[in-house]
Amino acid sequence: MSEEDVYPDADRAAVDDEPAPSERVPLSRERIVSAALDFIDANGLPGLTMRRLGEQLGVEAMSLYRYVPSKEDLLDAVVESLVADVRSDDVVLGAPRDGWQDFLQRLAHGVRRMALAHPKAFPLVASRPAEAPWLRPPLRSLEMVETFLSGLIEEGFSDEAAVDGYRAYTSFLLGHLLLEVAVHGADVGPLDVLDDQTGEPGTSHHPTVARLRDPLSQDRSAVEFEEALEALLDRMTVSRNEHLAD
Amino acid sequence: MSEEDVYPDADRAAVDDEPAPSERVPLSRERIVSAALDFIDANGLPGLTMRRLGEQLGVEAMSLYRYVPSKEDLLDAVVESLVADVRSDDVVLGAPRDGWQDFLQRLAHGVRRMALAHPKAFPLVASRPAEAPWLRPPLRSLEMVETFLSGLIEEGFSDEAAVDGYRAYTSFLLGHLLLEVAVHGADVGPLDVLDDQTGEPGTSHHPTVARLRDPLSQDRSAVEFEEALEALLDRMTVSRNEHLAD
DNA sequence: GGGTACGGCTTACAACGTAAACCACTCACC
DNA sequence: GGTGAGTGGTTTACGTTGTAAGCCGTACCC
Repeated sequence: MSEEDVYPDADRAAVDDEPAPSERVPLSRERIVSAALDFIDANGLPGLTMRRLGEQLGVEAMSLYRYVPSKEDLLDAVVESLVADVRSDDVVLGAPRDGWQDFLQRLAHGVRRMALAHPKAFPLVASRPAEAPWLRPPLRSLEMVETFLSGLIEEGFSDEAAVDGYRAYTSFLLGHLLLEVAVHGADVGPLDVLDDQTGEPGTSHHPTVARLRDPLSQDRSAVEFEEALEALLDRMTVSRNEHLAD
Repeated sequence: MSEEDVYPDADRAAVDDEPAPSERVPLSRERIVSAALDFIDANGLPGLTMRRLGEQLGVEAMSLYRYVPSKEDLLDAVVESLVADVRSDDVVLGAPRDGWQDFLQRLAHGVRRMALAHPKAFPLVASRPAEAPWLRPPLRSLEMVETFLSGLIEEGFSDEAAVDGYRAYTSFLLGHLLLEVAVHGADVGPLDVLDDQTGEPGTSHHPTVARLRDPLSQDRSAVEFEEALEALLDRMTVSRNEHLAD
């Protein structure tokens, strides 16, 4: 009745601490990518190693290479999975488009949610332009940028204004989120450096500087994000209307 | 008359291709840091290796460790030297301060000049918050942030508005420059990937997408930077005045 | 002239990414 | 039921990285 009778290698399995081959979850590209993301979330990007990742999956490092051609490609895949998360976010693309401002606002919020959910992984996204179209002018995977730009042009933007708008929007997201994610993870990460002299984390005697790091700071930065986003969209509206007046 | 007679190890020097020890420029921390920056500018950040850097200096890798405790510290020092460049930029701090907007504008331009002068090294700056106070809320080296914030507060900002302003300014610089630097070096670097399918760099059939990469793009992004900076400062002015009205 | 300090070199090691060869097991097919 | 070819994971090995430890030639002070 015991499982040892069922499987031919029962005698070995009794000694081994590893599960019998038939009952262990088989490896797969998705499982590897998702484990990599988990690992980064937990231990930070520089801690990620093929050997350690294999260990976490109960497998030798080289086994990963049957599903992933290289570590570089694995990281690309991690970024792609984060992008896919945003794309499949109901709040972002679920509702019908109610004008370009609404769309850009929902997209920005979606990306922000993702960034705050994976603060340790987000810098990776930011450093891989090709896989994250809304963060950088991409060399490939252009479809999303095309829809972005076509969308603006359809709604009355000149080509120039659309490109400017894309640039402004993109750099806005990049800057705000990288920064927010940096303060967010500043006290958590085991890899972060502390003050040279005191060894404590950022203890400034300057009262206003301290405010940058206090608990309320998170809400403030959310408000600041909102205001800045609105200001940006307003600015884009103005530049669009200026052109339409000609 | 020949130099071999002057130095005791003349017999060896005649065979060696290396210069006699007395005539070779001695190593120094500054020379190493500056060579590292040159190397990054020329070959990109991932190409930088202690051995290769030593080679470029005509020296073995381990010799560098007499002046630099670790590679990590070396990179910090590179960032610090870039920051120092901005600080000593006449245009940034040379003229007397003519109000906070003037100051922030000059600082932004100084940072931008530096970023465009070292596009391959700038992402390094962006990823090392502690050494670049105007790019991230730092954990240490707080003096610059303190002067920044005190300056705003002296000029009538509330604590909250000053912090918000710092955040907005900081993320503005980070986002715009990271992006600008990314497109700037996109076609130059030997490490950059090209299109998966075609193997050519970013050939979109979409006319507007192409505009993101054409030669005029550089000027456009300059004026976009200018406009966005102005908009940001305007926004800060408004929020300051709103508070003063209370 | 003989310590003593400096400055660079040599050697050595652990950890990394990954190529190549090597099992062990499953399953279609004769 | 034996046998071939996959399939999926392991073992071993290599080159490269950052860096600890120790060695050795030169310069200078007593």
